[in-house]
Amino acid sequence: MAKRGPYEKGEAKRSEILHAALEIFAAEGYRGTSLRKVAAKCSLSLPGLMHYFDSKEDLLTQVLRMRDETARVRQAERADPHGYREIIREGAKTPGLVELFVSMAAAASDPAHPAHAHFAERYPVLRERVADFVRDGVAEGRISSAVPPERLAVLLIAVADGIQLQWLIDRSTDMEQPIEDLLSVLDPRTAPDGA
Amino acid sequence: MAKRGPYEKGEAKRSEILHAALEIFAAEGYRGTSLRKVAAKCSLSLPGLMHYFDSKEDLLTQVLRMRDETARVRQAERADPHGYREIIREGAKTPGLVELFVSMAAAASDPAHPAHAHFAERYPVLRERVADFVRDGVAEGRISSAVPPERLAVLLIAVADGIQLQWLIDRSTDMEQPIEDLLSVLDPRTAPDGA
DNA sequence: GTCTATACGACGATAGAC
DNA sequence: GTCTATCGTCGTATAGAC
Repeated sequence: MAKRGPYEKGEAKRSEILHAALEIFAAEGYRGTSLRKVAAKCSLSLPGLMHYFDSKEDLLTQVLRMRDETARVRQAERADPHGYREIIREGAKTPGLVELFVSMAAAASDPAHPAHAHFAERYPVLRERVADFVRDGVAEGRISSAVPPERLAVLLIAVADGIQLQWLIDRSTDMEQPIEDLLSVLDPRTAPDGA
Repeated sequence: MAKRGPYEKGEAKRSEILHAALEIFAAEGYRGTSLRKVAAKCSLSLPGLMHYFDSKEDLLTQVLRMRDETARVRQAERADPHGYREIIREGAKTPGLVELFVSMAAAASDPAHPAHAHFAERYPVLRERVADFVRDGVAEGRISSAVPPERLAVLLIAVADGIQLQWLIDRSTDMEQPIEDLLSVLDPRTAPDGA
C-alpha cells in the first residue's frame, strides 16, 4: 500500500526503533538491555516507545522478524535460492544477535509468547527450504538418499542451531566445519571405508 | 569431608534450595519464576535465601551443575561409559529444564556470567566423552573414519543441542530421530547408493 | 496518532539488627 | 543464619497534552 498519509511518520519511527533496538542488543547483548535505553537512543520517553509496541516481547519479536526478512531478501538477491550454507551464515557473526536468537527461542517455548508464532511458522518454512536444497543435492548425486530429505532437513537445521550454542561459549569454534563435515559424510561420492 | 559441625545444616538447606529451584523451574519455566517463590517454598525470606548464593545467576548455575552431576552419576551406574544416546536423553523430557539450559547457555556467552565457566569446561569434557564413543564405533566398524572423531563429536553435540531448540517450539518433534539418522549415515555398513 | 509525565507493582540486591 | 526494611531498576498502565 503506497498510501500516503498520517501513517508515514509513524512507520518511519517504528522502523527507527527496531533498528536502534537491534543495534543495542548486538552491542550489549540480550541481558542488561532495557527499553529505556532503546527509548533514549530514539529520543523518546518509554511510554512514547511503547506506543508502537504492545510489550517488550512484542518489540523483540519484531526485531527478530526484521532480521529474518532482511536475511531472506539478501539471499534472494544473490540468486542463491536455497543456499543452505547461506542460511547458516546469516545468523552468525554477532554474538549479541545470536544470543538474542537463542534466548528468544527458549522464551518462545511458551505458546503464549509473541515469538512463538514466529518460530512456529519459521521452522517449517526453513525445513522446506533446506529439504529443497537436499532434493537438489540428491538429484545431482551430491547427497545420499538413504535418509528422506525432510528428515535430513531437520538434521541440518539442528546442526546449524546447535553449533551456535557451542560458539557462544567458545568463539574460536568453527561454525562451518560441522556443516561441511556433515555434507561430506552425506556425499555418496566420498568412498566410505567399508570397515 | 565427613566433618560434623556448624556446616551440616547449611549444606542441607543449600541442597533443599537447589532442589526446590529445580522443581519450580521445571514446572513454571525459566521466565516468570522469581527467587521469592523459591524462597517461599523453602520457608525462607529472600535475603535468607540469598545468604546461600551470591546472586540469582549463581543459584541457577548451581542448579544446572547439580543436574549435570546427577545425570553423570546415573550414567556411570549403568556402566554405560560413553553412551552417547544417554547424553542426549538426559536433558530432554522436561520443557522447563530444556528452556533453562538453553537460556543459561545464551546468557553464559558473557564471560562474566557465573555459568560461563560451567559451560566452558562442560563442552570440552562432553566433546571428549563423545569422541571416545566415536572412536569405539570406528573400531567396531559402526562409524566411518572419514571425519576425525574430535570433529564428529562437535557435530554430534551440535545435533543434540540444536534439536532441542526445534523441540521447544514444536513438542511433537522427535528428538532421537535426527541422532539415529546421523549415526545411520555415518555407518559404513549402510551401503550408500552410489548416485 | 504521537507523545510526555507520573505512578504502580515486582524484581534482584543490600544494610544492618537479632 | 535469618530476619525486616529499603534501594534502584525493570516492564507496564493510565491520564492527558498536542
